[in-house]
Amino acid sequence: MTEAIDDYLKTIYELEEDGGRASTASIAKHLEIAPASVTGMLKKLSEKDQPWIAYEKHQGAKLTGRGRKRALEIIRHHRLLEKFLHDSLGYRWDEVHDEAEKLEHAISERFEDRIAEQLGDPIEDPHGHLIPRKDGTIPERSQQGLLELPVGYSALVLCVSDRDPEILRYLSSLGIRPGVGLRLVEKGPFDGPLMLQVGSDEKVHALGVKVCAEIQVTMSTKDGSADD
Amino acid sequence: MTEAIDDYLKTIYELEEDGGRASTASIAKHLEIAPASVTGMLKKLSEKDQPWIAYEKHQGAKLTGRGRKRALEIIRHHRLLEKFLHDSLGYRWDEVHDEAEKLEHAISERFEDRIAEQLGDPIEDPHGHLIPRKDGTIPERSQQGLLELPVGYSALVLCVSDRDPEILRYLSSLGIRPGVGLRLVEKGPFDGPLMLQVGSDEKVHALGVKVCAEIQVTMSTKDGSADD
DNA sequence: GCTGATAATTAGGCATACCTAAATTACAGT
DNA sequence: ACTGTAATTTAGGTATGCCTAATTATCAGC
Ligand SMILES: [Mn+2]
Ligand SMILES: [Mn+2]
Ligand SMILES: [Mn+2]
Ligand SMILES: [Mn+2]
Repeated sequence: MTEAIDDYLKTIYELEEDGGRASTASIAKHLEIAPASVTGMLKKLSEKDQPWIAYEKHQGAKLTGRGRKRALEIIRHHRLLEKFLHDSLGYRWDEVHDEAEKLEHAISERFEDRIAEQLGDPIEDPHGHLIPRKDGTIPERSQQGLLELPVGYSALVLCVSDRDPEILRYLSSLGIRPGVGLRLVEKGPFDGPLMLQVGSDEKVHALGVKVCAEIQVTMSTKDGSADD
Repeated sequence: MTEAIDDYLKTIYELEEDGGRASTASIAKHLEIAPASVTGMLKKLSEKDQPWIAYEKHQGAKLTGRGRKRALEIIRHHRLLEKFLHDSLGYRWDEVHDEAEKLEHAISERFEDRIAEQLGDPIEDPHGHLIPRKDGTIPERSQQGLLELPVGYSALVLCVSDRDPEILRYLSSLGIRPGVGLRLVEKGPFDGPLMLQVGSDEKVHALGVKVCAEIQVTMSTKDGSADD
């Protein structure tokens, strides 16, 4: 169990979430590693006695049950740590990801258990991501990208991507965070910006497509109650 | 800056504390690594543009100013983490060392600063070890091994070695911890056991030499007040 | 000053996890 | 079926940091 292996499993898990198999190229891009290096690692992860992934040449990778469980364990570490850094140590939500990325490999089961207990077994991290359970399962939730929301509809923010601190600071400044309601007033043509109302504020903000792609929502009715 | 380098610097610092130079063999023993491997690393640490250590063949290693500062930074991480795990997360004092040993390499300066602040800039860790300051200095304190205490004298426990959890649990069961007073009633011949009174208890305990070697004290007068 | 034990170093390897450059495979369009 | 491009794999190599076995240096005792 090395850090590198854990990072691969976590990446493959995340790539599987959208689109069944994780390709060599997508893993390489996500980890910022050369594709050739990924091929080598995929082989190793699929050899072994009890493989972490299923892998056939040119077919991409897919986690085995064992691999998925390990991935979820690391993701649990990551998200619990983000919650802990935010709630207990006073980090801002744009600061937690990088620190958690390192610590997730270093903490013991005892550390995991203690902070989970201290935080009251939280369901979500500071960005609204669901925290996998100790038993290796993760709650399901129907969500959609903000970009798929039809014009005129309202939605609740469920979670936002945490990989770019700058985007997080920008969203903060707009008041966009998990639990906040949005209304899509208008959409510019040719992948143009989205005109959005945030919360109960009348003001309409124009958000670029790149930023909106990082926001996951659940549709709600006109009066703002959740629809799921 | 790799974990391995930090571990070498920390080890050399600790070995320098007693006896000016750290020998290849002592480093190897401390890190549980083959002596040949140590030689290789000592070369690397002393080459470089700005070396971490001074090293001449067959002469052992000695930290440079830079190396000492780095060692103290890692030791600060370690001891702050031990204090944090103990005070904030409810670890027992025999559980903190191994966890801190991993985490000391993973936390950022921000993490260090936050827990230091939350703990109120502590002076000592749970075993009584002094915590280096942020500026790379460490307080001095005159202390001696319990084994050097003359029969009939009293002393205050300053700190105990944290590397063996079993010894820590044993000391706990006897009520021996930093700040507690001891009186050396008698000493068996030929490196025999030490007969000790602990705190204000009349009862006399017999402690083996190996355990006593892990305890550092400062002499006090008969009535128990510190003498330093 | 020689000798033998001990400590330390050198020599040669191994595993992990990356890299670049070259070769191959897959597959979409004709 | 053919062909070109893009994705992927193979081949060969590097840096860390460890290992064992063989060699050499140091130093204490005679
Ligand atoms: Mn994250
Ligand atoms: Mn997150
Ligand atoms: Mn310790
Ligand atoms: Mn300690």
